[in-house]
Amino acid sequence: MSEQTMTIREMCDAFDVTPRTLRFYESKELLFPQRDGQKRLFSKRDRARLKLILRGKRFGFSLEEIRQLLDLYHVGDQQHIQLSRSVSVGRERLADMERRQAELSEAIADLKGQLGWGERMLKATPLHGEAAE
Amino acid sequence: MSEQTMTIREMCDAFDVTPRTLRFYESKELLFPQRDGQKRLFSKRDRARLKLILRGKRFGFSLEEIRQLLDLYHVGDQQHIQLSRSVSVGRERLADMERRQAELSEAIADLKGQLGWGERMLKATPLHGEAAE
DNA sequence: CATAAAGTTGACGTTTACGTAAGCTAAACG
DNA sequence: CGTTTAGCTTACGTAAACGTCAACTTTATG
Repeated sequence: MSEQTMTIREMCDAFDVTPRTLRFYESKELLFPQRDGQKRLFSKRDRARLKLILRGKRFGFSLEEIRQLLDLYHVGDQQHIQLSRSVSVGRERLADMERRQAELSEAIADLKGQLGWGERMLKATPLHGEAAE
Repeated sequence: MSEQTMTIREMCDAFDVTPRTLRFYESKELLFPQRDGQKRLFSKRDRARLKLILRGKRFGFSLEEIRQLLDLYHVGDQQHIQLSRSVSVGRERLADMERRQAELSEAIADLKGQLGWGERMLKATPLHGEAAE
């Protein structure tokens, strides 16, 4: 029944990370690959976790923040997790993300405005790329 | 006519950063405070830039990425900036941010789902905080 | 069986974004 | 005029997140 487990290299290719990264995440208790002798075997669960880790990273969360969130997504992976704590951590992250979303919309609007200005300047000046007054 | 310039401490209080941070940003050419003898004086423009810097940081952009974007917002601050380059850098950042926005919406939806599940589990179990099967 | 391929464990190196401490200067105050 | 107070420069220290390298083991292969 050993199914759907992947070697470290397959993981690296699938997620575009290095072996070092995967071992580092394991050392930080973000992933828990099983062992076949020496070698690591990554399960479907590990892949789900890695996907969340990489997503969290793109949002600028630290690995430690991500680790706490993973406890919410995978309650029971470790025995001693307090669900209520995971939920409250999750609520804080959600609030974070919603704030970010609002700020991001504002920033996007700003940037669009600036770009519009820049593009109009480019069209208006005969010498593309030169500084404008 | 020297108006609206702020000392380093006023800046720190206004933006909740340390003097070290402002000097560091200057050393990286993100800010260009004038000098009154030794002392730095931060203009309205510096404050606008700092605001953008801090915003960019919250989105996880590196200071170098932010510096390039600032060139778009303040074309002409330096003499040698290519507007067309600034615009194209800006377009890339905008694309980044829009991708982030989409992914963020997805992540928020996911997290809400997980939170809903967690909260239902909490209500259903008599012993709050215990792990559920 | 020799060796190449894939994986493993240390352990030290690197970059980013500042923190922190030492020692100097200049204005302001009693 | 001595001394806080605010600011300055220079320089070393630090945490996070890996990169890189050395040395070893295990598995596959001609």
